Amino acid sequence: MTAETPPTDFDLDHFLPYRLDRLADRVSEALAHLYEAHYDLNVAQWRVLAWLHHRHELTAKQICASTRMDKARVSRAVQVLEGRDLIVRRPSPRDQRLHELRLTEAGQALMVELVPQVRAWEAELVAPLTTDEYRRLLDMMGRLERRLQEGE
Amino acid sequence: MTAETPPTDFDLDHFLPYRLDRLADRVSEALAHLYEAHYDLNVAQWRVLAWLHHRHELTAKQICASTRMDKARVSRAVQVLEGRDLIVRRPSPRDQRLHELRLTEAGQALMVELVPQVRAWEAELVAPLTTDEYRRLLDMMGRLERRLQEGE
DNA sequence: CCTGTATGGTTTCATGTGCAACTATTCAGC
DNA sequence: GCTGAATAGTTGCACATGAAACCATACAGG
Repeated sequence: MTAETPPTDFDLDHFLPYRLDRLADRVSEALAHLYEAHYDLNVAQWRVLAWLHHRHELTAKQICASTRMDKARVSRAVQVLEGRDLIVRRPSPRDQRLHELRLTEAGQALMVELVPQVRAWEAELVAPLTTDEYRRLLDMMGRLERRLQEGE
Repeated sequence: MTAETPPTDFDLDHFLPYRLDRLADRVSEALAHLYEAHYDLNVAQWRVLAWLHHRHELTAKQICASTRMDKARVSRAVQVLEGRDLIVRRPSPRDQRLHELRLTEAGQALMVELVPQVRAWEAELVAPLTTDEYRRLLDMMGRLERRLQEGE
C-alpha cells in the first residue's frame, strides 16, 4: 500500500487527504460559479435548496445531518432563503419545536432551472471517466467514508 | 454516464461534488485531530509545514500555488510559525521581495515526529482499498483536476 | 399537574478567511 | 539612472463560520 510513497520523503501528491481537499476545493469553486453569479446563492443556501428539491420536505435538523453543516449555518441559510421567498418554514403541527421546510413555487422554479445546468456541468466534469470508473469512484469514496464513520 | 441518476430527480448521493465535499470534509476533520490537539496547528499552518518538509525551501508564493491558499492566509500562517520558531524566513539575497522559508531544527523535529503518525493514519484510512484501487483513485482524481484546470 | 431534562432552532461572540488596498522591491523602456 | 509597471508579501475590513449560551417546546417521573 505504500509502494507509491518512498518511506523517507513525504510526497503530498500521493497523500490522499491533500489530493482530496484540492480536488473538492476546485470542484466546489467551479460549481459555485453556477449558482453564485446567476442566482446569488452561497454554498450553504445552495445545499439547503438542493436537499429540499431532493427530499421535498425536511427539518433543519435533517438538513444538518445530510450536509454536515453546523445548525447555526443552516439556520442562517434558511433565514435568507425564507426572506427571498424561496422556501417556507412552518412549525410542525405535531411538534412545535421543529419546523418543516419546503420549496415555494419560486424556489421550485429556480431549482427546475438550475438543476439541469448543474447536472450538465457535472456530466462535463466526469466525461473523462467511463461509466464503470465513475461507479467505482463513488464506491471507493463510500468505503472510505464508512471507515471514517465507524472510527468516530 | 447518467444511468445512475434518474432524469427527473436529483439524487445527491450520486452527485460527485457533494460526495467529494462530504468525504474531503470528513477526512480533513479527522486528520486535523492529529495536528491540532497535540501540536496546536491549524490547517493552514499544517500545510505550510508539510510543504516545507516536502520541499525543504520555498517562498510564500510557491506555497500559495501548491496549497491553493490565499496569500494573506499563507502570510498569517507563516507569521505564527515563525513566532513559534518552527520556521525561519529570510529575504532572498537575489530578490529582496521574496522570502525563503525553511524549517528550523525545532520545525524539522516536529515534522519528524508528526509525519509518521499522519502516514500511519492515512494507511489506516485507505486500508479497505487494494493497492491497485488506490492507484486508480488517485489517477481518476488527477484526470478530474486536469479537466478543471483546462476549463479555467 | 409541576418540575427537571432533552431537543430543535436562534443568537451572540470570537476567530479565520478572502478581497482589496497598500508597501517595498525589482525590472523594463526610454 | 529615472519613471512606471509588475510582483511578493502584509494589513485593514467586512463577512461567514463554529462553539457555546440561550429560548421555546416537548416529555418523563413523581
